[in-house]
Amino acid sequence: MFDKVEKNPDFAKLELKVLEKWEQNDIMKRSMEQHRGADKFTFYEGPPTANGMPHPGHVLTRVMKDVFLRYRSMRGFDVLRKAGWDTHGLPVEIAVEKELGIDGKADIEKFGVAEFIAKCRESVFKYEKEWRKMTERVGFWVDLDDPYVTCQNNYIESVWWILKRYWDEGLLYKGHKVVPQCPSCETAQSSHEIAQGYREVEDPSVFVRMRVKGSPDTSFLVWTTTPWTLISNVAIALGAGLDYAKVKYKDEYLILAEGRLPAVFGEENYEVAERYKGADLEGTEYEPLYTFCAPEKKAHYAILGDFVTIEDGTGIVHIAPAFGEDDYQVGIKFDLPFLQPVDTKGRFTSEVTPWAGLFVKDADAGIIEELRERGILYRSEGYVHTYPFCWRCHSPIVYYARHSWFIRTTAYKDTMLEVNDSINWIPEHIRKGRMGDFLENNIDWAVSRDRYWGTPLNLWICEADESHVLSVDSAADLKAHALDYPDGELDLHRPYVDAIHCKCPQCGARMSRTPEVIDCWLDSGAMPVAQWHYPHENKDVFDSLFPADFITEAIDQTRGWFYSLMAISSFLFKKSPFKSCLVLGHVLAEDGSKMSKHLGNYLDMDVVFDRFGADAFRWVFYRDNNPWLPTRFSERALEEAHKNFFLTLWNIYSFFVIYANIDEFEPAEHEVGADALDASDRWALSRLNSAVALIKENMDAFQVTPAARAIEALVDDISNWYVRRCRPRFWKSEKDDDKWAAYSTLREILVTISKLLAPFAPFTAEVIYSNLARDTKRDKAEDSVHLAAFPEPDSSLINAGLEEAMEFVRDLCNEGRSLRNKKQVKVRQPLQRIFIRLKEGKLRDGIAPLKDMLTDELNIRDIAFIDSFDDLMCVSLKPNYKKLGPKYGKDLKAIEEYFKTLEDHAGACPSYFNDGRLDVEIGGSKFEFVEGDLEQVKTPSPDYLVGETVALDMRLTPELIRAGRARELVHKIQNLRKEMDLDYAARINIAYSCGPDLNEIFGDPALAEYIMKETLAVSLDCLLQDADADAARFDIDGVACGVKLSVSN
RNA sequence: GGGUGAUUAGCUCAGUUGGUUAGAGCGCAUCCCUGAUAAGGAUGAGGUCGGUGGUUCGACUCCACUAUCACCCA
Repeated sequence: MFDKVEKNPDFAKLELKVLEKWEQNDIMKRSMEQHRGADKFTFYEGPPTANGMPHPGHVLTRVMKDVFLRYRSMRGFDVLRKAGWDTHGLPVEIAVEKELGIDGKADIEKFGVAEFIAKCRESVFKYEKEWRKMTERVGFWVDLDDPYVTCQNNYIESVWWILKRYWDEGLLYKGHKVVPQCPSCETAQSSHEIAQGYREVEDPSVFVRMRVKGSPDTSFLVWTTTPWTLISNVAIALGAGLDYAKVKYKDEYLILAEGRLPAVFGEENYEVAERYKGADLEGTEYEPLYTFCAPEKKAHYAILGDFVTIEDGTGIVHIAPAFGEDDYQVGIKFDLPFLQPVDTKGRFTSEVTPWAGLFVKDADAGIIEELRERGILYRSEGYVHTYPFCWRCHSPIVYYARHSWFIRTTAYKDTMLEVNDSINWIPEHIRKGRMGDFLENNIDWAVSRDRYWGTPLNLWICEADESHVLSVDSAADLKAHALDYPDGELDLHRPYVDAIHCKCPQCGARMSRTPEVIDCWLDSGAMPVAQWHYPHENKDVFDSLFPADFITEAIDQTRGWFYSLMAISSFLFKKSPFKSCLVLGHVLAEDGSKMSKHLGNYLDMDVVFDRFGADAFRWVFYRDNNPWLPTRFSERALEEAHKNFFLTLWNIYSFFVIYANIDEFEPAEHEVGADALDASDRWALSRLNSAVALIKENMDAFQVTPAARAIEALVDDISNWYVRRCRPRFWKSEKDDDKWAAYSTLREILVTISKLLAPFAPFTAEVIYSNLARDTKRDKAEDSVHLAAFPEPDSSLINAGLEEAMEFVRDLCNEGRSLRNKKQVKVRQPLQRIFIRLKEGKLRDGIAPLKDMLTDELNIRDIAFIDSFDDLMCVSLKPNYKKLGPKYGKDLKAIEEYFKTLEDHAGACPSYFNDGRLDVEIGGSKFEFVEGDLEQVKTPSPDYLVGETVALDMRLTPELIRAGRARELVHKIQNLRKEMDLDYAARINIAYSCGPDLNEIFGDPALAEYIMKETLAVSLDCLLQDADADAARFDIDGVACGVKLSVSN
């Protein structure tokens, strides 16, 4: 016996029970341990941060990880599911600042760094409980009890080891990074801070002359909106392919982009003297504007840059590497000097004598005036643009180069490109697109942060000579060099690590740590090694689990985690840290907008879990849309998944259990041989195994959506064809091999579907499997579907010809139904014959074993195969207007009418068909028609309904009519049973009364037996009194009829 | 401003290397079936495949431009 199945289950409740079962039986651990030592399928968890609430987007990544891990696990791979948490970084600090009601680095120092760090550590796991709850509820199996955590000492030591490797290779260096800086708060701002402070303002814009060296009457005309940066000018940039002109203007020559001439000169007179491409001018030197700072390298010449446009200005861009990101990169590329006569408060330093101590933007007016006096200024005007301001104090932001530590990723860019080529990106366009493009334009990785809560940079600088630098790779290494290492274990965070001083290995002087912490992306990118405390421990573990076979995260990680993983592993191991990467699109709100806490435009996850369950939640992500596309997430999608897929599957399951229990079907006891299977069983098993092959193939290629859709299509076919067609086999009274074949087949299908479904909808699959799985010759029942093996396609059961024939039969049924539908002939009315026109003969043999399905489905007695439907058509005649018009003129109307009303053209006008001549009398006049006067038109005979491939014989014999009425009666009586809420198996007595035409039905022994059998009646008698008020009265083809049912004891 | 992706029925999506009449599901309308029954099935309506231009005997498909949306980066 199988457990009774609820008709309309609460999936959420079932899932909670499944969770309990997993917990009690330790299923997750057992599934992980089951294949220990087998081939590994290695997965790396991209660490989420647990200092924010999870939302549906996080569910997507978690279930996408889960489906492949479960799949590989069932395929027999050894799958390790180590969780991880990303814990460091600015967002954590900001959240703590907010919580403490403090703001900025000064406040943090005042509050106390040690106390602040403690708060950060605490806050990191603020939402760990919610994350754990979501993770467990959604069925993501990951080992949350043994995660890697980026802020633990062991982890930091591994990161230090990586940094030391970079240092030893000479790839870690100190440089400058241009950052937006608030001159008043004296801190750099992050991009999201900048984004909220843009305002439209008017700034001065100036056109200045840069005089070409050696030709005092010729100048480059340069435009800028930040006159104060001209003091630090070291070069000018031109577009290589842009057109430039030297124009004569008054008594001098000016060089600028030809396309800007009208905009710059307007109505004024000028003459083009010479034309160049930007490339022709490369290297041209010019006189420096200022000499406050002496450049230590070659400067003041024209270079080429692809960022130069002719949209505004003069097509010549002034370059000051200290004050712009583009400028800085150009400076690196051309090895230009770096002039920064500005302090961190945005004031000119003492060497800029006229404006020393003045805030740079306040110096603009004076600078312009001075340039005018020297005749350098060509023009100055106001320029309206958006400019960032500090969101705290509203001071104008200044772009400013700060000291920063860099990893020279550009040194091994080619390795990264090779690594990128070796990765199986899904979708593929990431390789050449987003990631490839990013790598091609790779710049050195700025890894240091002037903050507190992060992995401290492991560099100690000699106080006697700052070129003496010590890099350590572990606490022990540090201790070995330290002068003041404390007893016991040291927390490797600031401020504790700042307090350690070392002895310089080169000169013996004291060394102090450089104060920076590092970018938390370096933490997460280090996880392949750091999660194992490699190389300090677990070398063999690491070796066996590198690289990962598979990772998946959302697309924003392209430049985040995917990059940091690749950058680090390309350096350390010269190979990719992962083989396949599924890049997920974002989850959007129902209207296609971004989900945001602020707008509250997404469904509460607990509500989703309670109303639809985790499986529906998961299914929507797998089935609706390929995972790399943005997915709109809506209640409607969940409802559709629930109704369309889960309820359909549940109906099959419930149907099976109801009847299997009635018949006391026992899988092991009632196993049947292959010869007991009928055509529909063989079809269903073939269909099943074809689906298994397809699903496996897709899952192996990380194509989750085609796989999910294949399951859905399979379930639909089983429900709406196999079960639908086989119902009578289940409810017939004989317990013969045919019945057991049907039960065995359907159970086998359901158990296999539960295994196929297990990676996708682990809860529903578990419920079905737990109830239906039994030890049989073919299969063994496990404690959980997740301990079972993923189905293998059995090619001996796949019969492509049968599947094709069945497909054809289903098409024929549809066409037959369509024909009946058009003529409003109910299926209840049996018809004598169906004609099937076969274009090719091969299907005839294929459908032979399936023909009962066709006749039964369409309620038709016989099948006839014919080559052509011509015999089912009548040929009628129609006037050829073109010929008859001139011949008969206005009589044509009468002729037209005559042929229209003529019923049997062939019978009435044989001579025309035989030799093309016809004489008729119409309305008293005689007409003569010769060949071509009449057109032959084929129309279906009224006796047939003719379609493309199918035709139906519509002629009804009295016998067919009686049969139709009998079936109509059965239908009515079944409805009465339903209305009376009778048990499926209840036997009834039928009392009827009826008019004469119906008497012959009740009186016909065969029909009466048919009615009794179908309605489970034990008696059928003409006992009903006309006056009986309890009887049901209806009308069969216009004849009154009364019926009364009573339950038989 | 640059890059990437998307745009096909009212909604959510398919559409293989270019090839007859562009397909599903939901919703809608009509009908059917009814011992899976608060289910199920069929039929139908609904499309200038975002727009413009090009290549081709032929374009949803290839190319160019363009519009809108999203993401990433400046």
